[in-house]
This record gives sequence, structure tokens and C-alpha cells, in this order.
Amino acid sequence: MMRSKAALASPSGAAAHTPAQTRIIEAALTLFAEQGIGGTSLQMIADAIGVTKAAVYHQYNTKDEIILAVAETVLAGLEAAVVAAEAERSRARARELLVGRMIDLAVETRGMASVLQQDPVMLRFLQAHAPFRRVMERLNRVLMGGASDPRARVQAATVAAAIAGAVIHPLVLALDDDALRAQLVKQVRKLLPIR
Amino acid sequence: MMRSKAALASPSGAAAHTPAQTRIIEAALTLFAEQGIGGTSLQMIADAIGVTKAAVYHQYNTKDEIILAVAETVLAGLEAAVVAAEAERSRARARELLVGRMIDLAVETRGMASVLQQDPVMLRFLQAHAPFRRVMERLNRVLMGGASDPRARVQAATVAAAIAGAVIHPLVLALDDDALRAQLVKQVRKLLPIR
DNA sequence: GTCTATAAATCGATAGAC
DNA sequence: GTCTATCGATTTATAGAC
Repeated sequence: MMRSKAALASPSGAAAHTPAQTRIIEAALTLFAEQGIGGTSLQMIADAIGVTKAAVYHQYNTKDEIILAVAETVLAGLEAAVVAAEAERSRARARELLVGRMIDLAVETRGMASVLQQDPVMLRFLQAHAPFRRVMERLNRVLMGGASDPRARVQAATVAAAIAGAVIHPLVLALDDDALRAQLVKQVRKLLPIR
Repeated sequence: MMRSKAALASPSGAAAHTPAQTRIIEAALTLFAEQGIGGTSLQMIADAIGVTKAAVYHQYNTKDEIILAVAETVLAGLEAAVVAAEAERSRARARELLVGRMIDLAVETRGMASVLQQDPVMLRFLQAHAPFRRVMERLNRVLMGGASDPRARVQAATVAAAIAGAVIHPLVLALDDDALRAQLVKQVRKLLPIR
């Protein structure tokens, strides 16, 4: 039997979306990546979908709710990766699995990861909302592999930044997804402890 | 004899600044890092300095001119590093010197590097203005060390992204500059070919 | 160099018809 | 679910006094 839509909601609180809501979230995420969150207006989102602002407001009452819905969507993929990683037997295997999934997600939707990790508006959002903060904390814990000293902190920060930032770098714009993923795996592997 | 102010202008076109212009640029850079370029208004910049919008407009006729001046300021430091690197005898030494300077600049003004490399508005600005684009191209050429294949591209992108992104990562927020710089040097060194 | 005052456009957001 | 129409606040930008 298929599970109900509600049962698919992620632990971090992602709600089920109507088709109209899905269109808004996808358009918003694209615009956030291209223009920044602060540089994206509701009019731009409405125009991208081909409706009026009022139609957008019927789905989400404020711009913050749209940012929230986008954050939930993007974090849902990451959270699934964290959950899978935490189920691994060793910390090394957990980190390896997580980093691999992070690379996949970043390459699949270039710009998505950078919105989540680097847009200043989103960074404040993640700090302000406890469920999001907890997901990021769990992700960071896996990345740091049990340690929390400066070395582990900078290593985890470097890995996360390298993945999110490399996929939007002008130098890799022309690379196809497979080539980018393959090279990115090699580079990021250098940052992780040798096994 | 001291050189005239004009002679200090960088090859990329950075102009001399009056004290009023310097205040605007510094306030703008801070706000760009905190709020994103798209999320920063001229009113915010004026408020941060303690003057009115009209006073800001007397120095720069449009918001784009302010962005331009900020880009020039930030790029001036990077360009000096590129020039110094290009004067080195070997490509390996050039890259080593450049990466070291990039880390220093990123740590000294955390968030500055991310504005330059990751804010979508700034990225479009760098592509649109040839002098800026040329500086970034020279920087990328040194980073890639003579090659331009996918491996070299992703490696350079990863190094640049790791530096710019790591310094604003929540995990390193509490680290002092010296600890951050020391660890960052170690991590980024892993990404470069072994000598 | 800075101010007050203002114009014109756009912003986030709401009311009410269909 | 989408529309037209509108509100008040804020935005970029200018004019003119000091």
C-alpha cells in the first residue's frame, strides 16, 4: 500500500504541497539562486509562474512563509541524507555517505546548496528556526566525525563550503553534471581523513 | 616623494576615494555581507553612516555605482595578490602564494570574500564588467596552474569556494582569526597537488 | 558635504468578485 | 485558485537650500 501524503512529511516539518504551492516553491528557489533572497520580490515569483501576486498570497500569507517552504524543501533532501548517514556503523562510513549525498544534491540542483548555505537571509532563517537548526547541527556533527575542536570545525566547514560553492563557480559552468560530480568527489575526498 | 593619489589606482580601475566615499564603501560592504546586495537599500547604508540618502547620492548617482565601488575595493586586494603571484618563478609557487593571500584576505574581512564570489548580484556584475572579469580570469589561471581541463577547473573552483565559504560557516563563527587561518591553510593545502 | 522635500515606481500585503 | 483593485510603506532617484 502507498503511504498517505502526510506520512511523507519529513521530521523537520515539511508539509504536503498542492500543485500551486509546488510551482511557487520551485520558481522561488530558482529566483533565490539567481537573484538572492533579498533581491527576489513576490512579483518576480508571480511573473515566473504566470499568475498575479494575489494568487501567490492565497498560498502563502507572507514572503517569510515562502522562504520557510523553500527551506523545508531543500532541507528535506539533506535530512534524509543525514538520517541515512547516522544509521551507518562507523563515523567514517557515515561521513563518507553524507558527503556523497551532499555532492549529488548540489550537482543535481546547482545553486540550491548555495542558497541554503550562503545566502545571508537563509542563514539567519536557519538559525532562527529550531527544527532547521537541529538538522544542520546533526549534519555538522556527522561531518565533524565525533570531534568538535578547531581542526574538525574548519574541516567540516571547508567540505560544506567547497561542495556548495564549487557547483556555482564560473569555472565549472560549462561542465556537465557527470563530469562535475566525478571531479568534485575526487577533490572533496582529499579533504577527508585518509582511510 | 609620495606618489599622487591617482597613481595608486589599481590596474582594474579603482579610483581614489574621498573620506565620504570610503565611509559609504565600508558600510555597504558590511551590509552586503550581512543582508546580501539585493537586500541592502541605500537607506540602510545612509543609516549605518549616520547621514541621509541624499548625502549618499551626492557621492554615487546610483546603487550600481556603489556596488561597482565596493567591487573595485575588494578586487584591488585580490589583484595585488594575483600580480605578486604572476611574478613568481614557478606555477606551483605562484599558486601557493596566491592561495595564502586569498586566505589572509578572507580571514581578515570575513564575509568580504563571500560577497565577491557568491552573491548572485556581484557574480553578474563581475561577468558584465570586463576589467573585473579579467582580474578573475587571471586569478583563475594562476589557481589552475596552467591547465584548463575539468580536473583543474573543479580543483580551482573548490579551493576558491572552500576559502570564501568556510570563513562565514556557522561552525567557525567563534574561532579567532589566527586559529581559523592556521586550520584553513592546512585544509586548503590538502586540495593542492603535493610538492 | 549634508540637509529637507518630493516624485515615481515598486514593495509586501489585503479585500472582495468570480 | 485566480483575478482586479487598492493600501500604506519603502525603494531608487532628483531638486534645491545651506
